[in-house]
Amino acid sequence: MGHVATIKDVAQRAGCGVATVSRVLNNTGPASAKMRERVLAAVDELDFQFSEVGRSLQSSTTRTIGCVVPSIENPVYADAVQGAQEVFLNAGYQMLLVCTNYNPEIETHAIRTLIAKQVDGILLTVADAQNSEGLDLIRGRQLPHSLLFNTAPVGQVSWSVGDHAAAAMVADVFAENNHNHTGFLALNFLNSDRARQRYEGFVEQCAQNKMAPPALLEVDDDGLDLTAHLKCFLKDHPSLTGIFASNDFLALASIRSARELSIEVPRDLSIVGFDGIKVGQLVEPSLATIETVPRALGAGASQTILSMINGSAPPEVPLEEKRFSFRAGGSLMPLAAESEDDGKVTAFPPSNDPTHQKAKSNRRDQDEI
Amino acid sequence: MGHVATIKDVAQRAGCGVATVSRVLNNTGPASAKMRERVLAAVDELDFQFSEVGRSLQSSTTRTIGCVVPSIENPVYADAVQGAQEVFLNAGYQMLLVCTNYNPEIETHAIRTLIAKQVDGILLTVADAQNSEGLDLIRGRQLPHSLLFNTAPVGQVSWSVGDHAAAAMVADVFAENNHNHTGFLALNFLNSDRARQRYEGFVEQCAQNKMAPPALLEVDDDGLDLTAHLKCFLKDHPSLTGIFASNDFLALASIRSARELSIEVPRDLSIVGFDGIKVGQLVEPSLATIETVPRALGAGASQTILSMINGSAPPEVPLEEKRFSFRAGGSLMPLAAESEDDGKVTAFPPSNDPTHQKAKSNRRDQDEI
DNA sequence: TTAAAAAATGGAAACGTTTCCATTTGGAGT
DNA sequence: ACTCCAAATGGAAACGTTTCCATTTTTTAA
Repeated sequence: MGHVATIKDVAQRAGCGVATVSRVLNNTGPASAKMRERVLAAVDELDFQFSEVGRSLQSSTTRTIGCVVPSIENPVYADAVQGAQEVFLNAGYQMLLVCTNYNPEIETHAIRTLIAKQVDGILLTVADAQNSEGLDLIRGRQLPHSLLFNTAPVGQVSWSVGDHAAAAMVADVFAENNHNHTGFLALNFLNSDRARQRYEGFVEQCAQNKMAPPALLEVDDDGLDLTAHLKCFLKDHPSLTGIFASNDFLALASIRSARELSIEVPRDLSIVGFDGIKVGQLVEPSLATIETVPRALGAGASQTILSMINGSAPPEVPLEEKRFSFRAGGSLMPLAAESEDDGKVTAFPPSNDPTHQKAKSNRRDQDEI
Repeated sequence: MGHVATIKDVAQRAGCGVATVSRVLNNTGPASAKMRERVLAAVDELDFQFSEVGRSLQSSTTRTIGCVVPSIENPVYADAVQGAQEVFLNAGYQMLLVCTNYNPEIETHAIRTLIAKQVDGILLTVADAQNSEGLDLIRGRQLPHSLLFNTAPVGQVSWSVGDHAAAAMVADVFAENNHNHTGFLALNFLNSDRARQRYEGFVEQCAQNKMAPPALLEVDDDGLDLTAHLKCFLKDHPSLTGIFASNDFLALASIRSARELSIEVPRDLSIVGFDGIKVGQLVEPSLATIETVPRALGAGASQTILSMINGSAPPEVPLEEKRFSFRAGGSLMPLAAESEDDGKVTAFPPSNDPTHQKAKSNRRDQDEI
């Protein structure tokens, strides 16, 4: 643990003042050729490297950005974080990452610490953007920051998916496929303003489309009891033919639970997810879902922060149609029209399995299984 | 952007010296009740918070740990990073994250920067632990660190899966299920010592079990041309009945490609993955795979680093049998024994689909599809 | 009341940089 | 050889902490 060399050691070894060393190494200010050489030699011999701590103290900049997200086990956040990290690294910034596990206390504490660490900016997804202690602290310090995924308060920008409109699009898709009795499957409803936005958007557009108000099934954790929940849910709502799951994992888990209950997707029940994770396209049936671009959002939000730091023009948040789109998949099939059939079909199973074209089965008779 | 308060401002406002403020706020050393009150009031009025930069300079400790991994788009790394982050946060440390994208130059540069930032320790997964410039730098500075996922050089500890032994276990599983002609599907072979270890372990154990030497299929990126690759591969190796994919995504993609080629998994081809990602259990057929515990490895490696920092006893890397296990799944089925049938079956499809029990099909006749 | 001991407090140095400014050095022009 | 100017260089302050140590204040005991 031999003492690491400081600029003083270099100066001493090179036989000059610290100012000269600083000038040579930073290429700021003049220096003679011999001096330059001696300094460089000393640096080499001592294996010297500047201490960023000393630098930060003097320059009051840390070239570090804080990043606060709920979790990176969710690939949506993981992708966004990675996109952000890349942008920051290219700009010469490093990233302090904190995962809050959707816990507001951890969130607040983390933000406090990041501020104390004098990060140059903060990229964050908070539990509730309307009411976030940490966010208030950041605003109080006028620290460059950008929200990510949150639905922004009025007058604030956020690189969000556009959950409300995306969920409305799901309602439209269901309508176009003649599903009038739908359900909304939610996770973490309380801790996430995203889930609430999705629910609201879905409910409103269902009403707009004169569909039945969607039934709400809220599950606490992604545990194994989804099958039991689903069974009760379907029994309570026998006319239900489509489920909008608030994320893709939940959608995949629902398909699995349906399988366990001998309910065939999409023949007996159509399912639409949200996020557009990659595996959704690998499985059978493939997942109909809202495809999003988390990586691009993360990168964009990062650029917003960088532009705030160096005073350049911030990038615009893209239009909603660039931020999400509906991805058709085998988990959704049109329902035979009861009253009218306008032939408008936007989703269809990509697989050529003939069973997909079968009429609605007698799932209701199998409820007791 | 009004000037943020420093300890001097607090001292001035409270009408005392900075030393007193420091003592009061850190609860180190004595202070009278009135003084304490005045300081606290000043802190409140000025919204004062210590600057960690100043502190770090004085204490030569940053309470920050560097974390270098290839990518967090891969849930294995994401889980490990999150496990690490949690441990660090609980210990009062924050985590600087860098994703290298399997690029050794980024890796080296990142480590250099982390050292300059005076992190108190580094948790890292390098491309090649036998030959890593960054790792050498860390060792040179005797910085507390721990390897994660890497196969460690002799005398070094690493919180790794045990790729060699795990791959050997896959060979055993294939043997027990009468698959004697197998293939190994690799991704990123060049940039990852993990993939190489898995290949070696698999090849060696195949030989041990008197199986045919596995055929190697190396794909460059996780692109869409896997189907074409797989088709050629199976044509070149017509006797092949089982494929070991070097990670679960590759395995899932293979199942999908097989489906496109009208090859039914597991009836016509058994597939075993590696990692044990969650979705593997949601899909049909469920994925037979090596289940690993990335979160625990990340947490353990973090604790190793913390113990190096505070001089306490480091945790032991768990035995291999705690670090991985074989998870049975529907993507693997036993092959009807040709010569001997010892009835030793470790893997079986969890689904009750009767087709799973069918004999080997005539896939070879369909090669031209 | 006074002396001594204990408690409280503040000044200043140190941590590793950058940068301002004053000083020294080196050359060119006379 | 001398002056002058530019180039090169080093000293010192500043950034925000903590901590040592000396000084001042308060308390206790005689």
